Amino acid sequence: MTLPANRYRPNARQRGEDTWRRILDTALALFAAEGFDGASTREIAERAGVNLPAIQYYFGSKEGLYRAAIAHVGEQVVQTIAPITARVWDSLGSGTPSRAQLIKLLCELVNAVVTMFLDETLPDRENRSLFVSRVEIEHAAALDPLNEIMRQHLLAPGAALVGRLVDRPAEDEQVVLRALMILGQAKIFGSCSVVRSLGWNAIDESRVNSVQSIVNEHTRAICRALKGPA
Amino acid sequence: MTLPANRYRPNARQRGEDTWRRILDTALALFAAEGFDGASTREIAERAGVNLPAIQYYFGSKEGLYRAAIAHVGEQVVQTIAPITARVWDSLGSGTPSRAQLIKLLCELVNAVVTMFLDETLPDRENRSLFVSRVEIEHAAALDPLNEIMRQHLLAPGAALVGRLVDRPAEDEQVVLRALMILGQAKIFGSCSVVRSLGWNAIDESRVNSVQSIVNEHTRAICRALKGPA
DNA sequence: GATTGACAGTATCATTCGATAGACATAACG
DNA sequence: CGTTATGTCTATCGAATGATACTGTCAATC
Repeated sequence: MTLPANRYRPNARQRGEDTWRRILDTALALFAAEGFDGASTREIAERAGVNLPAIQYYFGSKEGLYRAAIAHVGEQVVQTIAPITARVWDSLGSGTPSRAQLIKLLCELVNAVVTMFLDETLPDRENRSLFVSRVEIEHAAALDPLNEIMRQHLLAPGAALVGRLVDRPAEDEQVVLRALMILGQAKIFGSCSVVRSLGWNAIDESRVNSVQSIVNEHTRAICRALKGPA
Repeated sequence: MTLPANRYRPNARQRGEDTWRRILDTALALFAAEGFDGASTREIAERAGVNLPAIQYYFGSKEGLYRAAIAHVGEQVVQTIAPITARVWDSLGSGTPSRAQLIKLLCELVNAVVTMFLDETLPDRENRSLFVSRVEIEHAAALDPLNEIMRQHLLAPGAALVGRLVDRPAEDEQVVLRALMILGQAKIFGSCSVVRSLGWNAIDESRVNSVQSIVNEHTRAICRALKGPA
């Protein structure tokens, strides 16, 4: 086949890195806006200012490009949430954290979700929300990693915290359901239609803070009502 | 053009009603599973056991069929929620309901969302969840009615109830945000990936009741913490 | 300075899609 | 019976799409 050995980005430091990056950025926006089927390679190439076969050259196929875009979003999500997740596991692993600490960590977890969906100082905010929403309805295998990230970095630590609060295992169904609902309060802001219906064209810091303080209030209220095993 | 006057279902009692219905049912399932672009008219026709032009004959176009499917889902959603919504407006319009009544109505509203997404005794449960999820990411105009239904029958009465509880107008941003978050707890169960990750292949009545009792507990806890204007 | 490999560009292929043309069948109705 | 409206079928069109074959360009390397 005589394909160059470094196709599909094995070593990035080459002449074409600009092109590679431009394609990825454009694809990210277009896939987010139009979905996998909706975004045509021709439009991606045109907006990125490259020719059509460049996509196959750099990413192997349209699906390869999609995977790369998803991976990029996944990294951003991990960067936003991983620090809090790590602190949760630390607290739960070492010693016996107080109820106040558990609740505080849960609030931070919820805040991270809000930040991920609403904070426009982070890059690609809208694309991130859209991809995370797509996880739920597009069966595309390329979206699985993102789904797994959300499960491991949000639901799992959330359930672990709630489990401690009600003195039950984190795998207990009631515990998982409670964690899902608490996180659901924040996840609703991943919906573009919700953000749009709020009339929020720009999302400044005060709005993010406002959402976080309210969702923290709710989370604390829920946790306060959580006594030992029912 | 000599088109028959009763095209596109003006009067339904004709010979072709079976065909019409079979196309709509098949399309409902396929559009839900694959999206508008993903579901081809050829596959719809094949699975419905009709020929390809039958879709244009009965629904004018693929988009017409999509609209019909959305409208059908919309009616189901309205049927599930409208009774509770009506009771909310009744209570708020006549007299001054007690806090306990307001909270009870809010719980019923939230329960309706859970029912809508999880109750498998209602027809087309999964299709309904998928369409509602698609509302958030597909800009298709055909989905707007569904979006509007959710806003008028869930968010608006929810915000009205919360507004009374905190003694603020229903349009107040903080009030709307609180209502969104409370409903978000239930809305998370519209996510197929969530239901799947719970390992719930079948959703029996006990599971629905379990979810509802927990979400009611949370909602009451949140409302208890809601005192007059901050 | 010739060669080689990384990249860019043009032209084109094969497939799939929604839609339509137009023939055919059948039931309703005078 | 004959006409007309209603519904079904086969065949096909035109457009859009992902992918590829092939050529051209240019910098690095020996």
